[in-house]
Amino acid sequence: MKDKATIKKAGYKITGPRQLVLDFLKSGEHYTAKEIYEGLEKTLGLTTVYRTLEILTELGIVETIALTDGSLRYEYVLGKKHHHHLVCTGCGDICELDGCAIKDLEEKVAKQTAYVISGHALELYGLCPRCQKK
Amino acid sequence: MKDKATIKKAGYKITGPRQLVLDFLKSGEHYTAKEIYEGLEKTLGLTTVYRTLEILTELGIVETIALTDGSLRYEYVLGKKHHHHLVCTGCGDICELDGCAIKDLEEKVAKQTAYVISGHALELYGLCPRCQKK
DNA sequence: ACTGTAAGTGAAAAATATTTTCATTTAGCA
DNA sequence: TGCTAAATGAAAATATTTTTCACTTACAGT
Repeated sequence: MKDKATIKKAGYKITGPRQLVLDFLKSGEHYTAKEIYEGLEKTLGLTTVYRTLEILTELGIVETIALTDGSLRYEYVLGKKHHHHLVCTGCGDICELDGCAIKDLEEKVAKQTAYVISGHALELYGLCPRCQKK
Repeated sequence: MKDKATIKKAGYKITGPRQLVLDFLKSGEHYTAKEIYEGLEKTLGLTTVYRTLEILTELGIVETIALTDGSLRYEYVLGKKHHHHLVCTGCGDICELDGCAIKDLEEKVAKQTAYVISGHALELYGLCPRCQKK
């Protein structure tokens, strides 16, 4: 329930559509905006899906996964440990990889470049066992 | 010149538009399809830019960088060492980071998941020194 | 509980991005 | 030099995301 408290604290209202999107993302995996819209059977507008995802991302409740095919997917991350993704280039399946090997790198890069690092995205691409057979 | 040999060997023709796109990418950094189209002052069709990028990516001459704002950028990589990117969330500036800390991770994940890993994408996000002041 | 109001919503339109279609042009081999 | 399959570009189609605006709703203050 920490998600709703976060939304309120930021001055946003808890509305029906927002709860729908939250619940949908919470129960699932890594969805595109359209998948969320269709998964909810158009009980809300696609516009609202986009707007809600924008807010949830801004608040850190949801994270964006940008794939090299140009698609964007959204994942509910509250209560999850930071992790990375393994994407099958055959079927599109996405696995979560526990742990993160990048923290040290972030610090090193921060020192070298004088950037203030706010985060990172790491995706591995490959073929899942099933797609290897095809 | 290895790029043209690669294109030929794959059965594609060396055309004017393809050379324009290659030269544009080779002399520069990380461009979107539209930036390439406009950088070349519309001496070729945008359609052709997309088609050319698709081929160049397929042949490994160019790589795609997917950013979390949903944009795709293309980078000429022949002769470059594999590297990662540091993206300023303020001004969009992209630095290249030498070296790669992910090779070990790839092997570990391959063993754990039975995927055949084909590659990965790692982008760090942060604020560049100039944007920190704003 | 009731009400006022700023925030949120959805439909439609607009803007943006990418792909497909198809008639014409061209690279490069015979 | 001519032939032909591949490539091109303009336009249309499709897909994705954002903006606009009139209507609705959450919720703070009574």
